[in-house]
Amino acid sequence: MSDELLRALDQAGVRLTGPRREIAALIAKRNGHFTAADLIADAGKRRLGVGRATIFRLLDLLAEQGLVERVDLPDGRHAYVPCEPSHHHHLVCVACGAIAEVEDCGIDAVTSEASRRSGFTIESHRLELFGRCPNCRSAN
Amino acid sequence: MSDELLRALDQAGVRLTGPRREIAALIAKRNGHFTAADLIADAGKRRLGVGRATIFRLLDLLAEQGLVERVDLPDGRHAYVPCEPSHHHHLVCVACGAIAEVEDCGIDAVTSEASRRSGFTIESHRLELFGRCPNCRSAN
DNA sequence: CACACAATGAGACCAAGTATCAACACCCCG
DNA sequence: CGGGGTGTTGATACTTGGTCTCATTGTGTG
Repeated sequence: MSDELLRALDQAGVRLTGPRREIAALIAKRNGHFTAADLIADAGKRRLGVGRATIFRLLDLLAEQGLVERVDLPDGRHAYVPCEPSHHHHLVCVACGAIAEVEDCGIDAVTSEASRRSGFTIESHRLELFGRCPNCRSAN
Repeated sequence: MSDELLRALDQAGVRLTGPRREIAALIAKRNGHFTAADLIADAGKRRLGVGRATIFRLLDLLAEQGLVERVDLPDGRHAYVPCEPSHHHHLVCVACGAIAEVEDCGIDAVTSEASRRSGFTIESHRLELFGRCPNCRSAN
């Protein structure tokens, strides 16, 4: 359901125009991560007349609101994942692309240890975990 | 000194040709991270006749040997950092670009916790820490 | 020395993303 | 209702980071 995305955008004071609704629907229809190219292809397939730029613009908006996040796949490609706006990290299934979110689970200990050893002040971090989701593991 | 890079490449059975030595020297001269564009600009500035392709090829080779690693900066750009071939993570100074390496400091606890909660089997992870190095912090 | 093969540089190409711009939609105000 | 300012849109050009191709140039081995 794209309702959540739309509702969140609405609350952020973003206009809910036709193209935006359509793109939100495309995003909602995918579960797991997707690339910008996926969305562009989807939009093209159904002859929605939405332009590349509009898709990137909506992704930017969503990212600003923390509703979507960019992750870098191990192969270097970029993907976007829809997610909750709170701080968290992503677990990406390398087989099917499913995404799980994990909230902070002890990473602070790691950062403070790293900080102690290096003398750096740590301002932010990025953690991505890659593996196999329960489905893909059993199907294997 | 580019000697270490060259020695490591040599041991990996890679030919040490002229262009490779030159590029290794450029890398060694930078401390901290650099982008491919930096190297290309450096090479151009000194009229070394090395082509873009050769630079990317050497970066690939170095990455294969674990002598260099790609990191994704918070602003989405890619950088390369020279590093030890063992497993570790990078601490990047957002002010000056200095790099520190930290060996595993408790991240396993985080991954196994995440695994327990999500049911995923975790195969690999990527952790990048961004902050300020001691120099930049005091200069601030 | 000759040969096979690896490495090179030039440049075409590609994908992801950004910038520009004219046309258009919407909303508020009168 | 009408008009103007602002925000949004799609087309398209452009930029950046990187790959591919290919003819040419090394280079190590026998």
